[in-house]
Amino acid sequence: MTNSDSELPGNGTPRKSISSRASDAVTLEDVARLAGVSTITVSRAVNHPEKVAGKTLEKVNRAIYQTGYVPNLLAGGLASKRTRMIAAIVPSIANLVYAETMQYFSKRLQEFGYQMMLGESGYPEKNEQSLLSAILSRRPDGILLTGVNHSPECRRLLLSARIPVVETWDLTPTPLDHVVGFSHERIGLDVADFILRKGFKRIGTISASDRRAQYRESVMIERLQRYGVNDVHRVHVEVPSDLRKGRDGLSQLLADGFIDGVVFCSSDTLAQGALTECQARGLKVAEQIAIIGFGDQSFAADTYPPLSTVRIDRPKMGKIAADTLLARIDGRVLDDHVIDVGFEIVERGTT
Amino acid sequence: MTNSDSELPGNGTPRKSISSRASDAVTLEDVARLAGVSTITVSRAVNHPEKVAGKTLEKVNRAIYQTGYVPNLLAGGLASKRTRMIAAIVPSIANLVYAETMQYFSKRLQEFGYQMMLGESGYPEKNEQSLLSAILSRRPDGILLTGVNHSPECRRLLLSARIPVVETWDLTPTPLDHVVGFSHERIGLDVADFILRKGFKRIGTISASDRRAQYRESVMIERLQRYGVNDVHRVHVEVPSDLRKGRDGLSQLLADGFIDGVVFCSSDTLAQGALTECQARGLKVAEQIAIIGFGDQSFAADTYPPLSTVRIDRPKMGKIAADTLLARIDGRVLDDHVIDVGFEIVERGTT
DNA sequence: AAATATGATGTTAGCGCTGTCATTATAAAT
DNA sequence: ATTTATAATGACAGCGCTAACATCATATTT
Repeated sequence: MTNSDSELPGNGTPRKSISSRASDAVTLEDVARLAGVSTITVSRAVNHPEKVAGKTLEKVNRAIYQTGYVPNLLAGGLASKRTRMIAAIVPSIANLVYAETMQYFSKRLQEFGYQMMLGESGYPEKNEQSLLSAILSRRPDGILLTGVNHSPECRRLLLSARIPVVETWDLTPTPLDHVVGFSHERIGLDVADFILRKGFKRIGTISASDRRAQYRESVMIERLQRYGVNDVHRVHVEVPSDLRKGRDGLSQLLADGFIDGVVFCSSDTLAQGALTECQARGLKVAEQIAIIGFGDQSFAADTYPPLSTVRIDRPKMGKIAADTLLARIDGRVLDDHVIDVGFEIVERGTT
Repeated sequence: MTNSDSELPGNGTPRKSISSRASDAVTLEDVARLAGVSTITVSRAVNHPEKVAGKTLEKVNRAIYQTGYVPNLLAGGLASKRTRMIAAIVPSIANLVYAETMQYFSKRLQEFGYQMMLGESGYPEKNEQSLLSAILSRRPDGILLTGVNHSPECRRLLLSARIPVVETWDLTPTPLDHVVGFSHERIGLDVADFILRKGFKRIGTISASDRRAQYRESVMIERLQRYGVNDVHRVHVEVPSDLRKGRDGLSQLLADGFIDGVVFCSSDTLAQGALTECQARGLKVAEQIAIIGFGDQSFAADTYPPLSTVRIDRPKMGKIAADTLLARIDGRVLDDHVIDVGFEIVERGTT
């Protein structure tokens, strides 16, 4: 379709072949020889510079610079049993709510010299086990999981890996190790109360086929019914959620005779879709169709009208998850194995 | 805010301490002893099962299962100089266009037994070098980069790592090794032509402070001016882009006296924001304000009205990038170092 | 049956680093 | 000046695995 002769300047020079595949890579020994010290001194200069005399450090650093030495953390990790790597498994890396959490998680880890290794389990956690064992073979110093439900095989793997584990995006009194999340049950309850308080008599839901989403939905509906609200219309859509599914979801609700009520969507994306469908049909949002999302993603405050939703503090969750893992790796014992980051119902223009 | 006594059931049992940190981990030797074979036979059974006799394989697999053996790829990688890990660096993991590309990239890698290690460079590639050296310390078998502009230090690091490199999201006649992307210049040109063809006389832009976005914008404007279209209003916003910035961008354009023209946004997200602002102000999209986005993200076809945009085939880019790397690792020589995945202007309802 | 090819398994060395303990240089205390 | 404490450096073994080559068992050929 295009040619590339007049592009932004690339700055490489074409290369022939990858010949000797790192076999001639610079090692600690090369640096040591050049600096006139032993290998262990170079190792210290790199990892514990405070244990090396100023002048020596300088010599070593000069040698490192001259040789272009890049440490081999495979060897280091093998010898020290610490890889400075932490793994994370999320259902989908192309889902912003997880990606954002990971961004904060990873940022925090990097501050402490750790690298994140990210894996994607897929939604019904299809191959969580094989992914997990691929990851554990790399000997991460800790691991973050999404959700609290894991197959027996996964639990066995995790336990015998003997590394700190943090489960997220959920809460349980019996975490594998630590859990940093929030209560989906509480959200279902609180959203129901919110709806009751606002006086809605007719309820719709658009929920993705995600275990936690369905749990929030069913808790909410149960409570609503306990208070006599029985006019409930439910629509389920497949993950991954997108605008289209939100629009179609609302269309289905409408086709089902739903109107003059509130729709609780399992994500802000679905909610935005529902909102879009209302616009396309000229329905009056809030008056004829009220909408509640979930997540409080960055766009939620800026839709037209702005979206009422359930705020989850993703930066906080990511940061605490990282800190928990880091603390455990450090050998610190945390008395609290269950950390609830809470949530908040944010009422804006769509209700 | 909540308590957690009646949550979804977690399925772990509380654990005390991580005592012996993997020092008692099962090794090849344990498995070998139990199976009554040598360690190398176990190694083969795991990595090249076709080289082991059926009965032996069975014995070994039983021993692996009984011991719960999880290979140590640090040791394996150190010995074999192949880590079966490929690194990728993107500007932002919380930007869907990159996240999606990575999803396809990673999926493809996993099919071949490779794991992806993801790093985030930030937008002005702040710490690309330190990130890069942290990554290279882990000895990935290959690496994917976003963009074709790298500091001299980064180039040096990359070159001396002697691993296959794929640059993406851009094109250059002189890649470091391989480049799989598309031409931002061509896009600027084609969008300009599209605008000319549609007969717009007044042009607005909302562009993020991203090198490639700005390049597309300036190429487009230059061409437009060459054809006598000089009524150009430009708005720049900071990354990361979001709905708000798109809305504010359009507001600024309007305050600048812009109306009855077309706005080229550097991402679909900004475009969606501009669209939202039009709705909020009751402006007629396409008639009073036409909008063109960039990326053709999943929501673009489903906004109201659906968004005209520039489609980038992210799945294709991710997959080809993975295949290129895999081929190079395999020692295959690819004659084409520059792969253009092209783009397509998709006209929908906003123009 | 002897010679040869092929398949299956084993032995050895070493990948590049760090933990541990030993040694030496330097400072502080007597 | 001698002892004692402390800081700086080094020697060596070994982390868990695989490449390379060697050996042994079985199948195939003549």
